[in-house]
Amino acid sequence: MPELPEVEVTRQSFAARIAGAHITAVRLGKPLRWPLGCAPQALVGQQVLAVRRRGKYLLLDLSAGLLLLHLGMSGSLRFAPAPQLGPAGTHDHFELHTDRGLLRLHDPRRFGAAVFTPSEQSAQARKLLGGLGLEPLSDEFTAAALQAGLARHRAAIKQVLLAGKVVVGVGNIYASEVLFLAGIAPTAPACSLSALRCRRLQQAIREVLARAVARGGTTLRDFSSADGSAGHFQTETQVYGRAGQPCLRCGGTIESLVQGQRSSFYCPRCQRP
DNA sequence: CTATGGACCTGAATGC
DNA sequence: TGCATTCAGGTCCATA
Repeated sequence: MPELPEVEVTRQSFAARIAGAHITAVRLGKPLRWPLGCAPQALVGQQVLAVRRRGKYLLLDLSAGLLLLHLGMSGSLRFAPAPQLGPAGTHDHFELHTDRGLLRLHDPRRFGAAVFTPSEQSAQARKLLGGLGLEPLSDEFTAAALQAGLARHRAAIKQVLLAGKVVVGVGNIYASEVLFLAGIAPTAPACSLSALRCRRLQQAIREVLARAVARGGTTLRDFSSADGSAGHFQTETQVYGRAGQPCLRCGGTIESLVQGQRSSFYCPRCQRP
């Protein structure tokens, strides 16, 4: 579900409201991807100082460490006064009760995670965050930096984008969208892209992700931000999920293929290998 | 080092 | 109606 825009929209929807809150209780449901890494009780009494984002991870700075949250494929967060959210449901697997409200992770498939680590420099934090690529909305994400990163990879550009080692946050929906906008076929070897095409791709990534954030993310099934509102970018997707339908640019037919067991959507006429 | 396929898990949609 | 199969927004891990 959540790619960078959805995670960022989620972050923005509760960061200011939870900042300064004191943790009063922690409730765990069924196991998530990794164990919490500490006794739930160890979080009680700590203060939530800030909420940051790195790639698709949310980083909650606590007074005595860092709480990493990941939404996996099907996760979403809510933050509201506990009475407003009601009792925990079958798929609510992590709850952070605070004196400002309840932060609840809803994740049916349980590919998500909530992991506490004493610091960002811990072995675990570095294992999860250390290999991540550039932040696409940061100043460091330039065409030259993208080109340098892509030069190391002979695999298809779509799969290199998804891997997140060069640039983070581009998931399966936005990868197809971004490549369409840049006019690049998903199968093109990453290292084969010219400087000009890298520039177009860098701009496309920036534009699409920023626009998706501004639209509140993409809600295909059930994504909503921490205040419960859905996204609207799905009305602006050009190729994702549109196999067999006409290309909105040239009128040709959108096609799909499978790369690394993920579906890619593209226009063969508008996108060149 | 990079590239690839499998693994994790549940629910909805599709097919016979 | 019932049951099996396929697919879904992520990414770590073992293996080549």
